[in-house]
Amino acid sequence: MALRHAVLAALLDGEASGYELGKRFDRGVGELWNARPQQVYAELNTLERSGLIRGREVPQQGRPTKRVFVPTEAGYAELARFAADSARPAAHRDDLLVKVYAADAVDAASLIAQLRERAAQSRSRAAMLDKVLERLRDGAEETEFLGGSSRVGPYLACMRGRMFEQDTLHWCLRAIEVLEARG
Amino acid sequence: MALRHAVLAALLDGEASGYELGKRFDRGVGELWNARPQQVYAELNTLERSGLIRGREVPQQGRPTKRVFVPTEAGYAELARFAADSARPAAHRDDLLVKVYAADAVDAASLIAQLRERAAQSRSRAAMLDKVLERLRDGAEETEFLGGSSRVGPYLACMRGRMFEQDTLHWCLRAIEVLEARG
DNA sequence: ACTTATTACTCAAGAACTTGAGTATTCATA
DNA sequence: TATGAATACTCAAGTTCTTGAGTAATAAGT
Repeated sequence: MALRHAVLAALLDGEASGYELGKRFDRGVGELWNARPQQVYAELNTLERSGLIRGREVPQQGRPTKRVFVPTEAGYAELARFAADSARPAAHRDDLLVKVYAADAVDAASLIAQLRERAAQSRSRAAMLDKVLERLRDGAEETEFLGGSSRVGPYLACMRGRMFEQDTLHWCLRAIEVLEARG
Repeated sequence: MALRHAVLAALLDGEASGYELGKRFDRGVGELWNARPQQVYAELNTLERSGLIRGREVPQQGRPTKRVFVPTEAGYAELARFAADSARPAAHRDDLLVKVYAADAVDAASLIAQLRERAAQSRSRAAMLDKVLERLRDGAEETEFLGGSSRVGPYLACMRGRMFEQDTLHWCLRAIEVLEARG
């Protein structure tokens, strides 16, 4: 009960291959649940064997054949069941935060460099998520879109990701400022 | 390389027993890295066997004897090494976010109930972190404290946690609003 | 013709984490 | 004086995730 449901939820947006999902889980939907491609492929196979998704081969022009998947009825039912029972608490796991916690006992220069790198990542992820949100809104105003659309789930989830990246950016900048002021 | 360094970093604040860390990792420092008590105990034993921390028994009045740990020189060195090499990307893993992503395909009432619960949790965690921050500042102004103190690491890390909880709260309230407006 | 990059996916070993059950001590409360 | 709650910790089994090394097909540059 883990990546499994994230994959199932991602497939609500339409059929996708392991490769496509692998990229999404490293990027856009990485806000949702991050995973290595290998694990995504493994989960797809497990889900298919359990009858929760169904795959079909799609030959492509100029590329290897891929296998794309859609949830089955059982898959939708499983997702509904999952959504209804109690959620595990969110997992916060970030090496950088641990390093900052130990800031007073470790090399500041390297820490600052890593905070700068993270700040840059957060800035670009925030920008990417802005584009994703814009594409989802498809011209409409946010309030209007959220009132009327039938696909608010991905929008709300991306909003959360966007907020998170914005926050991370602010925090990194503040931490850099503090650490630099100490010499 | 995981909970290991979070435990090591947590021990910078002074000696602690597995039980004490277990509580911290479920609550205050849970922002830093969450873990079950069993895993914390296991890590403490591994760290001790590796010579990165040293434990001693502390008999207590009216309670079972506990074992408290402090980092050794090797432990400090390991933490420095860890802080210097490249961080893994942060892990985002939250069942509730997956459920919201699937909002359009699952029962809204249960989702709203779970969002309310999470909102309440975030509100109380934010309040708790405010107290922790206040205690760390110990009367000083934030700017003053961050400029002068020798223990900014935990402060910066708790700040991040505080921001995260605040954000989570806002997001939950917004998501509830949107989902309720759809009936 | 050769290398490199991208797409597309698999296998296997091991590390990290969760779950569930259990031990033992002391204090409070009924 | 039994019962429950909190402290303090262990063991074992299982799941989940990471790491590293592959295979194979096509395209694009050198």
